[in-house]
Amino acid sequence: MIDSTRDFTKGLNESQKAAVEQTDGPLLILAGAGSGKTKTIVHRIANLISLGVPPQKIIAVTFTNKAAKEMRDRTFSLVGDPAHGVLLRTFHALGLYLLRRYHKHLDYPPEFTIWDESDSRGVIEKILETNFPSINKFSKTEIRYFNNTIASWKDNLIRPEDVPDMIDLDLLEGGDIMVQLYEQYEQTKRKSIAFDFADLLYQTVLILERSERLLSDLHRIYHYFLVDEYQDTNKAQYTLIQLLSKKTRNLCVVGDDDQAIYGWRGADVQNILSFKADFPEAVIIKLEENYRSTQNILTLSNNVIRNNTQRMEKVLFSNLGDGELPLLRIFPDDETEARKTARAATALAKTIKPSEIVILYRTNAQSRLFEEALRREGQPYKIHGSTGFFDRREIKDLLAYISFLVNPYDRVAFFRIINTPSRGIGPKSVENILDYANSQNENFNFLEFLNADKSAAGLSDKASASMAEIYSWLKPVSDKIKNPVDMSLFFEDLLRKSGLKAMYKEEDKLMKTERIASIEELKNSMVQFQSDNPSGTVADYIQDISLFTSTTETGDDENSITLMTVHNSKGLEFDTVFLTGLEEDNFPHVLAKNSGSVDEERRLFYVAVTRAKKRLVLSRAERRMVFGIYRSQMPSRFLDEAGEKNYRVEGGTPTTYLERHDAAITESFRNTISSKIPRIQTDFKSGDKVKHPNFGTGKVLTLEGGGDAQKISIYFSDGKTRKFILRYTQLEKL
DNA sequence: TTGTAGAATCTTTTT
DNA sequence: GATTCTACAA
Repeated sequence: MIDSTRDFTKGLNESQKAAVEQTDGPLLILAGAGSGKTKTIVHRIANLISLGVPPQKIIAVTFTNKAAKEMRDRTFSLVGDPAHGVLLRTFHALGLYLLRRYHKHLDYPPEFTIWDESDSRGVIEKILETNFPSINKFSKTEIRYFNNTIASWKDNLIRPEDVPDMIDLDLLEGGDIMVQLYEQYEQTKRKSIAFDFADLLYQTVLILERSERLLSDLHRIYHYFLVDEYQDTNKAQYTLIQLLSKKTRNLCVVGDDDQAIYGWRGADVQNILSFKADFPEAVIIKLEENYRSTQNILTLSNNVIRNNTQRMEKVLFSNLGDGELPLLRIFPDDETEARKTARAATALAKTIKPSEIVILYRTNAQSRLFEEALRREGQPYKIHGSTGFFDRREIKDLLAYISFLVNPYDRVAFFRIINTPSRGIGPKSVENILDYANSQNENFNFLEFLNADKSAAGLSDKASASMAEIYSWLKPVSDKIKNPVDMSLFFEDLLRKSGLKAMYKEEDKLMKTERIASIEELKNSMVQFQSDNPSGTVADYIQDISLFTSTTETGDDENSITLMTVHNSKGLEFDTVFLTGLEEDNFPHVLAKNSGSVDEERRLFYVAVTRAKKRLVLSRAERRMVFGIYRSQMPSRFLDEAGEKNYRVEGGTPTTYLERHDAAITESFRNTISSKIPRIQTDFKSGDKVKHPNFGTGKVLTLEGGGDAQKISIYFSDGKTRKFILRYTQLEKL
């Protein structure tokens, strides 16, 4: 029980205090960056509990795991144990929680599987292959597009039967097959007793809309609702929270339209803008004073964000003084950027708390160079959601085995494991099994099929025998995990019997991969899960991890600096922020530019710089490796918008955006001309000595490919090997 | 059906 | 540069 006489409004300003004290009814908090938003939410939860609201009656939602953890930690440090009673989750985790608890409303058993994006894509590819064979093979990009379209329909709560009414299919690429694809995909998923990510919101809303009874049960259980980053809610999230809160109307939402960065996932800023219309009795409180950053940092961020036209006009102000002027460091290439940034961060980590330092980047791919550089410096670091641990082949294989044991209807898992390691069940057999499974109307239990009479499926004797063999060891394991088991023993047993251990040991030896090592990591995570949840089953584990991207850590929390994408940094703050890769096409990203969402990129930049309390170090590289070849990079337009007076420049030659624009046009003109002039020298061969205008002399190592795309690898006198597209490279034979 | 070498393709952001 | 796909030998 927490001290009910304690005043949780102490240390808050007037607006924050008002927000905390406004306990009942709808409340909209418009909170600028750094205005103490999280602090206000956390104090509000504490205040509710101290007024006698049971924590179990409170639901609080965030967007990312990182933000949820931050809020959980801070609530705990304020009120202690009662904090654990609050249902504090990400939106998806809340959906999963409800689906797990009310799975009967979908006729699903509790052991359903959750497919990640690559699982979904695989299923879509398969459906396209079998149902639309006349059309030539779909590319990866097309399959991703189909998957995204389906996901975004679900985010907008558009069911397959709604599509013809709500979507103009004539205008939609692939519109002629989309409806059928969507239906089939949903059917396959249901047969597999699986959900995809979008389902965690979509299906939850569907069961709540379908069952009055369920909804009123939930209304009895939950009375208070808080939503962080409300500007980033999509239709499904919005509806979910409306449904849950409509009885008590005790809904508090917090947000900032300038920090809307999930438009690409269906988020609709309109949700926050129309809160007053949804709840006419709503109280609105604005938090405008920034307690985080110095004035110099705010000036820079205000300068950039005001270039967006569609926004509620506001200017943040600070009382923390001017502080240091932000710094822009210009490096010759991405590798140098990583090396020098790592060095600076390491030096700084000796004078301030390492946990107060963050290196931010636009894309996950950029993390690799920083990781390598920090390792060389011996500086411990933490990465959130880097290029996925859970995407590695060995991890996916093992998790597929576990998923299949938990849910023998999961065809994605089944087809992944059936011939891994090789067991003589090739593509032909797989095709036959799939056809046979599809010909059965019932949900098809693949585990039992392994042992069944397979004569009707037209399989070879060899394949049949192989499948029976799998059954003989897999079935006992599957029976065992119905009850709680020792995770470590279970894991080792599975690893050995499946043959994965032998297979990966061999591969590690031959290609010096480290698959066994990462498998070891997975085992650790299972053991950790068991010690955190002593009554947890294998099924619980597999559902739980499906929502988490991995965190890599090379030291303890205290001594590690942090690396993450700008998206992940929202809601957090750091003493020093290194914001890297500020180049056109990287930030703003080229694909965002193409789809006309530069405004969202600008908000993203705004989010990034407003994470900084005292020190902001911007950087860009003049050259960056893209697709294996160097590309010269133009400075980000955001650097111009920030105003040259507002930061110091180190290295490189600063020019204005217009000058660079002209230069770029001249250059592209020159390229056009030069590509029309037949090249005199294209006949390089391995061993030739050559001269490159930027890198000096070198020796040709290899040539690969042919025609216009022919690439050339050259070993230069500085000891580095570089690869170029021959056609675009000014090489002189010596 | 398996293994592999060379070619083609690929990357935005999160759950 | 890294991963995935394709063609072909065994």
